[in-house]
Amino acid sequence: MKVRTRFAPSPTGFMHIGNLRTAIFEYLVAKKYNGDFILRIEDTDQERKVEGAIDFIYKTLELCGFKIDEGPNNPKECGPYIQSERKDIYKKYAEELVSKGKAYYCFCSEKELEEMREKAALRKRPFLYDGRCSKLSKEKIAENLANGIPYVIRQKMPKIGTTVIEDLIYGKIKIDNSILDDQILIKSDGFPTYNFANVIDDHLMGITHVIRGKEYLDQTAKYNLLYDSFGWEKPTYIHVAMVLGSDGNKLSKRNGDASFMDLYNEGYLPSAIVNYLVLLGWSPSNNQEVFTMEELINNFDEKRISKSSSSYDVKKLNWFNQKYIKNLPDAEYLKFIRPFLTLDVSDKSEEWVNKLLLIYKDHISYGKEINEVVDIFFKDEIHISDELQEFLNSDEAIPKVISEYRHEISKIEDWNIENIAKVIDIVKEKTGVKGKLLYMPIRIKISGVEHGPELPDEIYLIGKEKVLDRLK
RNA sequence: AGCCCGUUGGUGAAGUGGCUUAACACACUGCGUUCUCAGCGCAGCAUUCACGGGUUCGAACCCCGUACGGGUUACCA
Repeated sequence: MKVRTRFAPSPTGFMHIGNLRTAIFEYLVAKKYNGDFILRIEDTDQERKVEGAIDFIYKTLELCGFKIDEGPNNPKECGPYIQSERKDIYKKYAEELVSKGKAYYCFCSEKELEEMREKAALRKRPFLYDGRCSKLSKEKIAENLANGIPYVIRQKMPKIGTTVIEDLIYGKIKIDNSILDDQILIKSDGFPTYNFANVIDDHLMGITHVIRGKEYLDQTAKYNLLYDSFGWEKPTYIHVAMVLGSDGNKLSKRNGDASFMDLYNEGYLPSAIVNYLVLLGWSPSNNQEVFTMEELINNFDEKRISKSSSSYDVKKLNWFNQKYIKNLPDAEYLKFIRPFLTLDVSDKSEEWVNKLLLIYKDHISYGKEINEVVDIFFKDEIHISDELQEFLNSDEAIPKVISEYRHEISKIEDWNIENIAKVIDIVKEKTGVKGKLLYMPIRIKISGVEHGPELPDEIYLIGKEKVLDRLK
């Protein structure tokens, strides 16, 4: 049987990295077995639907390099792939369960439910629907239906016995049937609940491996009962532990840049994000850490997914991202980094800008960092602190170095890095000064700070005129 | 409150009863290289695997209990 996995997000507008990581696992399992990766949109909650969210999902998957074999944009025979367009299908299967005695109509009002809930709270018990509507006579049901009383369809749970969940990661888990709620399958607006639509679609779409967050683990007992009622074969379940924020708490928007798009907009490469995320809750049997997509597909082993949750740590992401940026060919790097440079370069040549960006290629952790690191080239006036001024006065050789250097720089006709680099050697020879005493005074005079890129690069970028002016 | 799952250094983690006086990577610290930063190289960083008990000649690995953390108990997904 062909392996098929699916990514089934709800279009609520925000994909955090936990969701993305699940998608990565789903994609890798599919591709590892030469199977299909399916995109299904779970928009059964009409109220939470966010306009344009689907486009974000597409954009994210595309950027990450995941090819969708079947989905709303490239439907095959299992379509439609948007749940709101499959309303009739769910209804049909729910009715089938009703006729089999595995589900029933429920006409309970919001108010009745509220009372039951209060009672349960009073006894400090979890709320369970008491099943009163399952005892309604055929005539009563027909009458209610005829009168247009709103209804839902509920799944009828066994009251005794246990249901065993089988999960590839967590093994066998026994759940007592007595704690299972007669969950709603079809809501009063005619839409299915998530749990029901999921089971129906996973079966109809031939999904062989259901990979999802661990928060759904308990629900699986209800799923199994549904599969049994229909007489369908169950998929392999792979529940994956959560990704926590760096503080050990649940990921949230307030917690920082936890969404893929945020990271992308900060200047993290999708390939680096994917590489980082795949190692959150999964590890290969060897020590490899940097993977191409192809290597991931070949090396991924779903059995090695971790049981315990892991914390998102931006420092390691930075490390990956720096590595990936470094490995970019120059042309690609420039294409990537250019949009992040928001400082005004209208008076600079393209060649100058490219040189500037290239100097920092090996130094940068994420795109937006370029502005911070490069700003010394955009200051019109430099200010030398008292402390550095003190250093400049600390040795009598320093003024000599500076004036000699200035003199040699002024003689350069062809302003390029090679020629600039020669100057320092000339000065070294002429003055007999070397090392820190030679370089640092020049660096401080021309930039005002002790740190920066290599001196010839820096001088080249600042420009002859300015350099001469600052060395006065 | 019931039920389910988890717990190896600041972080990701390897480890499935003797090879573990716990690998590797990030971070951190120190040293070296360099005019500086970064990089690179080297070294250091858990006497111990939440805690307590048990099984065993032997336990991070098996069993029981406790603590802590998380999830779940919706006409949300």
